[in-house]
Amino acid sequence: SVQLEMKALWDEFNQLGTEMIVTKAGRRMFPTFQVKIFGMDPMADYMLLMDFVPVDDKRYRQVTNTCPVPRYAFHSSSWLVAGKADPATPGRVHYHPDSPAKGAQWMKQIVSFDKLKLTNNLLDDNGHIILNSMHRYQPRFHVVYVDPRKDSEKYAEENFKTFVFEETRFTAVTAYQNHRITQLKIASNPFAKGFRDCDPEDWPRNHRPGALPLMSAFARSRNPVSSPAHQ
Amino acid sequence: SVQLEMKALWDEFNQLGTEMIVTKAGRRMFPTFQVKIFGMDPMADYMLLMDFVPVDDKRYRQVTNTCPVPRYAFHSSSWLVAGKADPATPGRVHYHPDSPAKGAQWMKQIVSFDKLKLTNNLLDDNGHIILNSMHRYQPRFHVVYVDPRKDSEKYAEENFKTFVFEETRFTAVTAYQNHRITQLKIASNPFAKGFRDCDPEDWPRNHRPGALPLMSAFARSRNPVSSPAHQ
DNA sequence: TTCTTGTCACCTAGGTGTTAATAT
DNA sequence: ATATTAACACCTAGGTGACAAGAA
Repeated sequence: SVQLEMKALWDEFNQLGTEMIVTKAGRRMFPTFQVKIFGMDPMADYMLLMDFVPVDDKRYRQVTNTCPVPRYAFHSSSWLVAGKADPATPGRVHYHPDSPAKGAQWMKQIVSFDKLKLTNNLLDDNGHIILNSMHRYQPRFHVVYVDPRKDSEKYAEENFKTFVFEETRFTAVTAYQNHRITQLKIASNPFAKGFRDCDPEDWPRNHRPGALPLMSAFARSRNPVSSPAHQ
Repeated sequence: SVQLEMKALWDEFNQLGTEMIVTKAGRRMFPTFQVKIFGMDPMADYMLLMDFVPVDDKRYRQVTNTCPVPRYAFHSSSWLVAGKADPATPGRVHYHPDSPAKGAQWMKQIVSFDKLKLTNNLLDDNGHIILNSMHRYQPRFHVVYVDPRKDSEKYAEENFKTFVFEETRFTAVTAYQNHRITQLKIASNPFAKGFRDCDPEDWPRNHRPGALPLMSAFARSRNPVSSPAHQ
C-alpha cells in the first residue's frame, strides 16, 4: 500500500484547483509528489515510476472577469472549457532515479519524485514529462516488481501495481491563472520565500490543515471564492 | 580496467604533496576521485566502493622555518616524521550511492565519488570516512561483482577487484600546511573561486598539464620548492 | 485578448578557504 | 608552539514567481 505525503497541502491546493507551471526547460512540481510505501518484499527489486494521464479531453481557458467595479477589475476567477483537447503529447514516463532498488530501500524512507520536471516542449530531449498547457492531468504512481523468472513477461500484469491520488490532479499552465494558487505556492514553497510579504516565521512550521494560507491582507481580500462558470 | 579521471590535476597536487581537509562535519575531497570503467559485463550487477589505508605507520608534523630573513619568516616548508601513528581509525568503507547497478550503467559515464566525505570525528555517525589528521592515506577503489550463485561467498576472492592510484595519496589535515597546496586548490576548485586574485577566466579552461598553476606573483615567489627534510 | 517566452532578483542548499579563538 | 574548531564571506548550482516583450 502507498500513502501520499503532504496530503493536507495537496488538499489545500486541490480545493483551489491546482496549477503546475510547465516551461521549455522543465519545471518541478510543487507540491512534490512523495509517498510512503508499505508491504513490499524487502529483498526483491522494484522499479518505481510516474506518468500523467489527461483527466478529460478538454482544453481550458480562463474566464475573464468583466465586472466594472474597480476593486474587482483584476483578472480572472475560474476555468471554462474552451474546446477539444490538443493532440496528445508523447506519453512519457518518469522512472524514479533510484530504480531499481530493493523493497527494504524503498520502504525505509519517503520516496520523493523531486527530480521529475514538466515541460511543454514537444521536442524535449531531457527526458522530462511533456504536457499540453491549459489541460488537466492526473499523476499516476506505478510499482513494478522485477520478476527474476525467465518468462517474467507472462506475469507482467500481476507484477504491476498502479496508485492514483485524485487530490494531485492539476492544470498545466505557462503562467498562473488563479491568484490564490500563486499565493499558496509563495506561502508554502521555500524557494518562493522572496515573494512573501508577511509572517515569514509562521510557515510551514505552525501550519495546521484548515488554517488560512498566509497571504497579504490585500491578497486575502480579493478573489473571494471561485465558483463554477456558466456560459 | 579502470582509468583515473583528472590524472593531470592529481599529478600536480601529488607533486606538491596532496593535502585533504578533514572536519568534524565531513569535508569532500578535492580533486574528487573519479574513474572511467571498462570491461564489465553490461548485464551483471556490481557494487563500487572506496576505502583508505594508511600509507605508513607515521605521524607527521610541520617543519618550522626558523630562517631569520623576514621574507622567509612565514611558516613552513615540508613534512617531518613526528612519531608512530595514532591508534587506527574505524576502517570505514564508502559505497558509491548508485550501488548496486548494472555494468552498462557504470560504464556509460564517469563514476564520481563526490558524495564521499572525510572526517576526523571518531564518533561520526554520518557514515563518513574517519581519518587521523597528520597521517598519510592511500585511497583504494574496489569493484565487487554481485554473484547470483547461491554459494557466492565461496567465490568472494574472484568477484572482488581492487585498484590503487598512487597519485591520489594525501595527508589528512585540519588546516592546510603547504601554501602551494592552498593556492592550487583555490586555482582549480570552482567553489574556492572567491579567493582567486588573478586570471579568473583562464582556469581550468585553458589549463595544460605542466603549465604553472595560477597563483598570485606573491604566492609564486615564496615557498620555492619543498625538499625532503633531514632531522 | 490570451497565452508563451526569456530575463531577473531573490531565495534554498551547500562547498570553499580565511580568520580568530580555543585546545593540546 | 602546534593543532583544531566554529563563524564567516564568497562562491557554485539551481528552484521561485514577477515582469515585460513577443506570439498566436
